[in-house]
Amino acid sequence: MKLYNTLTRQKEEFRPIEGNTVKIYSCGPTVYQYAHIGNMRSYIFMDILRRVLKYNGYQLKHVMNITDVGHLVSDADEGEDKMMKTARETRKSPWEIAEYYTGVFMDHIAELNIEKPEIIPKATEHIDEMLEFVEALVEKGYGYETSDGIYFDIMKFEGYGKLSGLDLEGQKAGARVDVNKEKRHPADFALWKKAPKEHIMQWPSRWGMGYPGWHIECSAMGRKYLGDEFDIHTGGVDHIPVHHENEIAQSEALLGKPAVRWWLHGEFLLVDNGKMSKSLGNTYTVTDLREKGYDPLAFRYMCLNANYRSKLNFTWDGLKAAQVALDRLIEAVVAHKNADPEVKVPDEIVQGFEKEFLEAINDDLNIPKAMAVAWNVARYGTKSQDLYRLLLKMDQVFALDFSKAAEKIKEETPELDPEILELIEQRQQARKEKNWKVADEIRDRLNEMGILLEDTPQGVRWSYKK
RNA sequence: GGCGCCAUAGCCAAGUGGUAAGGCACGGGUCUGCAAAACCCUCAUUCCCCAGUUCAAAUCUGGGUGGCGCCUCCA
Repeated sequence: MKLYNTLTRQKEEFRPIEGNTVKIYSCGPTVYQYAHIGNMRSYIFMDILRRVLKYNGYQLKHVMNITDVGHLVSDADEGEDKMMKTARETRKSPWEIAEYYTGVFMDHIAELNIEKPEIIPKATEHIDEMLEFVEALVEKGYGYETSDGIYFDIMKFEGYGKLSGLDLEGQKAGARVDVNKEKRHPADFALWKKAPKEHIMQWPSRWGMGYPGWHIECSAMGRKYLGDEFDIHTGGVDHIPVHHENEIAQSEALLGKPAVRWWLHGEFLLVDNGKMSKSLGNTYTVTDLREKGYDPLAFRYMCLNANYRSKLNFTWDGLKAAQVALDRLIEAVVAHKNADPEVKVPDEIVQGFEKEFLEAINDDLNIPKAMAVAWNVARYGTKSQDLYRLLLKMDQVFALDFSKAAEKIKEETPELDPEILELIEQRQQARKEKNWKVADEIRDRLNEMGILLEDTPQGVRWSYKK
């Protein structure tokens, strides 16, 4: 299979470094607020990567960190700690906050059918590893101490900027103001920060009480669980210039060789063609989707319909279209599921579809193309359980609950309150008497109440309007 | 100012040298008392503009135009 490596800016044939196991590190959530659907898109991308690798027969050893130690509000390592800010505002301890938001995050990724990575370490439980990492860097001459912390000296590291194509001179000449005069280069970054007394989260170190810089956790935990060299590192495109550049600098400076083979980055989700931001009030969460009547999997479907390396524009209309499409796809899957077991589809047809599907997912996770194949299977003229099995196989990658949803449709006889049941009964009576006027009036009335009626050959079916 | 991405039907979106996937919406049809839902059919001679390379370009090259992201915490 081929994957696009940000480091080389091209698709490369993927082979694990060692045997059949793929070692992956994914930048995980900072748990001091709700993760929004933009964050979720990244984890859906991470999940698709996992599933495609597994489909290809690989074993996974996958680490995703939980950042439960506060990063700072601004760069240049200044300003208030984010975790502290939330703590102050909610009068809770950082630990309580982290636990709460971690729980919500786990619920949300579960609703999106995002598989949990095998190893999910918390930053606060790996302070020792981070300190060891920092100490080793200082001993090697890559770190230096200032009055407020230990910084990484990027000029000592030759490859700095290779991931993002950063022009350090250009950066220097830019509008950016260097607020920290003790730093040797404006882009030098903190490995360890000395903590002021009021800082809630702090740990002892050889430089006194302090807390880790915001890049070190990924390097330290990745190394602990995956070793000095691992296959894939994922994250959002926003991490390319600073976070991942710094990770590369730290790890490579320490090891004397690259720690990561493939850098994979997921593009942003835009909302109404612009950036998501709290000030615009468009940082929707999975909870928001559900409250508006959408299946979180409709959002997953929406994400699957676009390449992970392209920006995707989120709109409510777009989500609605995705929900309709997903519902119909499931209906089509059910038609195959209920097909006569005697009906066969020629092997070469089934295998042809399967091959097309595999080629798509193995071409840098071309899921939109794979979905097109699934649609062609779903709408194939002959309904057959051969194709149902194929669709279930494809769903190992899509994870759109083909099988579960098919069950659900079968058993759909929800509860209704008696008043509405009575109205439906009255309408049935009117229909029997061919009193269409009354029947239609009742249907309209129910419609206004948000109940949709459908007369099917099997009887009346109702549902809540979306 | 620096770095990077993108531009394909009303909308979302594949395709990166060989003659335009898929989905949503629209229109037509089947079904229905009428609807709804579902299903079937239809829907880009053309890929932002201009020039070039080529037997052949949406795909490559050069130049425009437009949009977006990052450079400040961000997925």
